[in-house]
Amino acid sequence: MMSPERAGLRTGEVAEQAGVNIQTLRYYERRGLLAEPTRSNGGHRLYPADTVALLNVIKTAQRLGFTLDEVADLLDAGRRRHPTPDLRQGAIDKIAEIDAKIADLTAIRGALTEVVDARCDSLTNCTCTDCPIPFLTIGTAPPPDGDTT
Amino acid sequence: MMSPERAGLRTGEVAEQAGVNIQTLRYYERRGLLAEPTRSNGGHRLYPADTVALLNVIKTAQRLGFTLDEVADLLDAGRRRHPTPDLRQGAIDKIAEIDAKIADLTAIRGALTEVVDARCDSLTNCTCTDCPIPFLTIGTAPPPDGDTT
DNA sequence: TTGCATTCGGTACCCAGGTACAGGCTTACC
DNA sequence: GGTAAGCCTGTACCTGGGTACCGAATGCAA
Repeated sequence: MMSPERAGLRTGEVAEQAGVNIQTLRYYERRGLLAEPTRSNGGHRLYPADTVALLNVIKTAQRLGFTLDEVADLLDAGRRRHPTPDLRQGAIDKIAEIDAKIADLTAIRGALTEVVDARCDSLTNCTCTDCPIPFLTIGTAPPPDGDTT
Repeated sequence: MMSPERAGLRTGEVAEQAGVNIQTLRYYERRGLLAEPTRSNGGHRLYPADTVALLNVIKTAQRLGFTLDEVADLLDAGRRRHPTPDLRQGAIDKIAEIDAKIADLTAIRGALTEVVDARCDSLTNCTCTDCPIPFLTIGTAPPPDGDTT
């Protein structure tokens, strides 16, 4: 179906393997998330093989609530051999942010577990004596973009 | 500032305390995330005091990558005293989803830690022998809405 | 009871993240 | 060389999640 020595994957191949729309590849290229790939003589894009993995990273980070700009930052941070102080600080900030997300997810998870076990009257108005009412305690850390404009 | 015996909080009070726009409250009401509050004789909304906490829950869940529809589901699940089998299964599914998110966040966190420690050459193309290259392993679980249309 | 701040409903608009379509060129295979 | 499938650029459109603005009505304090 395809000769393995070809210079790269075609748009359609990458899109199918990564489960994204072809248009999305071009969109990510415009947004700077994907580097401009090489081209065939006729102008068709030829992607390196690891593009599919990269797309999975992007999609996963998105599902976790990072914006495309943030994903670009994450990837950028990851691409330097020895991060500049700026990038280093950025990474440290991201770690704190991620820790907060994990804590909140854990709280929600606990609440749902209570639901499954049917131990709570209600997640939002619980009368159990031993219930931490986790839903009401999550999000106590201010959001990273904590503006009140 | 306000008499404590009043029947509820006004739109502006809730919005300010929760750090959201007034329009957002009405939007959430339309979306079914907030129940229709009682009204004053003149038709102004009067919210119960726990609305602010509920809004914090909603905002937090959103930051974690849940859509408003999903948040509505989560809240719905949490409001039943004894969940129906359907809701129960929904909660179980959500828990699995949350576990996947936590795993992915943990992987990203590990990658960022490597960056901060400057132990890796690159997150996406690392030559360290002991590097798990976490960025390339996240997202291995299919997304919850795993469609390929 | 006057008057300013708030809220009302309704509609229009905004941004992020995609997705679709048109019309023309490339690729690949017979 | 013909031809179908695939890809090109460009532009227009869509969905989710809000925001802004309008003129009218309400709340509330002096």
